Amino acid sequence: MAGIAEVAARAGVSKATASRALSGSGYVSETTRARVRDAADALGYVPSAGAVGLATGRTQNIGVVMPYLNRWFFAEVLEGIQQALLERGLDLTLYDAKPGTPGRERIFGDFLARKRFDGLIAVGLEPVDQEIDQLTQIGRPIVSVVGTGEETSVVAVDDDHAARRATEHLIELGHRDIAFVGGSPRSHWAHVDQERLAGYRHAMREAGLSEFVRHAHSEVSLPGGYAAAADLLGDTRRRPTAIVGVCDEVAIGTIIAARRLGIQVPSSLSVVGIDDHEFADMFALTTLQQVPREQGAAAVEVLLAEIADPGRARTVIRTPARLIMRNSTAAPSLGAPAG
Amino acid sequence: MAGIAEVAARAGVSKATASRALSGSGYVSETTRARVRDAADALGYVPSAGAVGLATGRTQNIGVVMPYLNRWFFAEVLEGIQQALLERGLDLTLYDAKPGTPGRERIFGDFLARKRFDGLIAVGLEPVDQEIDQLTQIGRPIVSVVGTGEETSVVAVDDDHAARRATEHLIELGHRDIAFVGGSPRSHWAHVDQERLAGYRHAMREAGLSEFVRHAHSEVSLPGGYAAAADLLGDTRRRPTAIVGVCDEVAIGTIIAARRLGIQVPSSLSVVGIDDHEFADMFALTTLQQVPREQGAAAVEVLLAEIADPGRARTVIRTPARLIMRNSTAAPSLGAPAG
DNA sequence: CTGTCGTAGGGAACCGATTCCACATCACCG
DNA sequence: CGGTGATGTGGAATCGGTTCCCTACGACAG
Repeated sequence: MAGIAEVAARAGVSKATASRALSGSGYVSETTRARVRDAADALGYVPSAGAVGLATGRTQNIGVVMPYLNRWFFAEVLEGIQQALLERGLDLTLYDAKPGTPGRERIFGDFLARKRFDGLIAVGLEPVDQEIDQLTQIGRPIVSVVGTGEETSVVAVDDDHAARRATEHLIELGHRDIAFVGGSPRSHWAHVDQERLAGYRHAMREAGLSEFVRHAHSEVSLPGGYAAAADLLGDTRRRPTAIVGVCDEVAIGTIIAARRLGIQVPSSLSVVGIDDHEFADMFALTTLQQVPREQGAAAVEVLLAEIADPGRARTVIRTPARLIMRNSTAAPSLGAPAG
Repeated sequence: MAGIAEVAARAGVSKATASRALSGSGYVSETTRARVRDAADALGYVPSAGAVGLATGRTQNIGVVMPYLNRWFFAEVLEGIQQALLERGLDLTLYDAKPGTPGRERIFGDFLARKRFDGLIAVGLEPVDQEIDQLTQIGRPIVSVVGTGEETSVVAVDDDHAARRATEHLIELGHRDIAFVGGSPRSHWAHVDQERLAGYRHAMREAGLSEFVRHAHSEVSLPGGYAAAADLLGDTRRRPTAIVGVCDEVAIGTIIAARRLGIQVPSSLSVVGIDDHEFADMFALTTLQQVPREQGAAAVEVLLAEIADPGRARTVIRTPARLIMRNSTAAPSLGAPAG
């Protein structure tokens, strides 16, 4: 309830001085500053966010737009962002923009236009052209986590490299019959999927092996991966000895499907994923690790730098993934059927 | 960039009239209203959130505090909240208050005190006494999703009832040796766990059966449930014929552990959960369904009513869970070892 | 014909901060 | 000893809206 006027009165100074004393800017004597601080503490003074925003033009708030909240990757990134902002005293406003919903249109049309934030982090947003226009129209710095990032700064894992390393790992183990299970081509994740698929292809071509790609019919998720793998592995005549999952959820779905079909992992089938999902350890999944939490934190870092210096050139951070060896990959068994 | 002053000038009216015309309050002729609206559209006018907040005292923003983001239940509730707010044009500010972290202290001490919201939704927060004080000090309506709710309105599933029904379901199938796998007693989820445990006990006592409770050592999660179940099922001399998981994640962890140990589900072991988690279908898990998304939406409803009428009595919504039969429960096999 | 009420709209105060500018000291330097 | 610059403080404008209060006008009732 108490405003800065009350604080000023109690400390026996003007509003101007009280403001300076509390914000630490301008000339204020040490004794005055102490008096003001004491008065503020005594009154339990908390500045009105709205008033500060009006006067300074800074909202002390960061917007985060993402298409999903309930997927491991997104939730982790969000936590990373939240924590980084928390340390800096900044608020986080969340916009859940699911592709193809009227809600998404409203978010791009109305919500973001309100500019209730000093900057925006877009996580795996994959905006269409019109949406990109709307985003740039806001006139606030934007950082993408995952994404093509022709326009904005980007923080992401090096997808091509990760998939290539995953494939190479299998090749090194002696596999020659390696399938790639990706998402539906019409998936929202088109871009990431493409990159990782390209990495797989790179590695296969380099090793002189022929490609074997399978797309999930539904979304890229654990059940989706399960279904695609069940399908793939069900055909006993053309069963690969190893599978690269486009992400850990797909890879884990594959392992579950394999178990169901009585296929031993890793002795009869090797599976490698990309992510290091929270369940990866439980399924002993060998995977290429990315740390979305750190990507979120890095995005905050970059965004704040851009807010502080609007003229700043865009930053692109592409972290290489690290191979985590667990127990879902092994050399192919000799008796494996030829591809 | 354009403010209401520019809009007013373009429409040839005063700021006061422009404001009335756009907000729809007070007397404004239809023709004037149209002129103002046209001017606003032409200029792409968007009211400054900060200014509106200052003038009206309403932020058009709802705060959501939760201890986890990456758990199914929380993510679903959050999506439900988000969607309900979206429809009403309200923003959502997220506070991730993990128990026992310095961040949580800051959230309660600083962030919430800023009152950048008209009301607060606390999801599974389980605040300690001091935190409850801090929450009430804010002087804004609060709705809890999950929680004891002595003070605030509450939206939750009927935990006692759900666990009782789950247990009764197993009893009806003929099981007599039924274990309950719950969370660590020191878990953050203490309250929910207690309620569900009580429901299990109720049902067991009523049927004249002896209880068999096992707590996860770590957190209530899929890996946690896996570990606890692996432990429990590893002791072949005292192996139950059925297990009630405190939630689906634990139940699914149990199923995975059982498969690893070569125990057939449901022929040798029945497992029932509570939640209807997104993975429940994939594991054919019989469960008592709650719909967290709807709980989130209901919480918004209640909160907005309380914001509109601060004198309103608190609301308590406790939805009964619905039994979803899948394929993880069956009558006990005759040859099962006696408990 | 006058008083009242409903409608329409303008002027100015106000919400609660920040910040520009003016003013007053005081020290130090030439 | 007067000028200059660093320091400390207050008054008032400002951010961009909303809303109170006042005026004006036409219609209608008394």
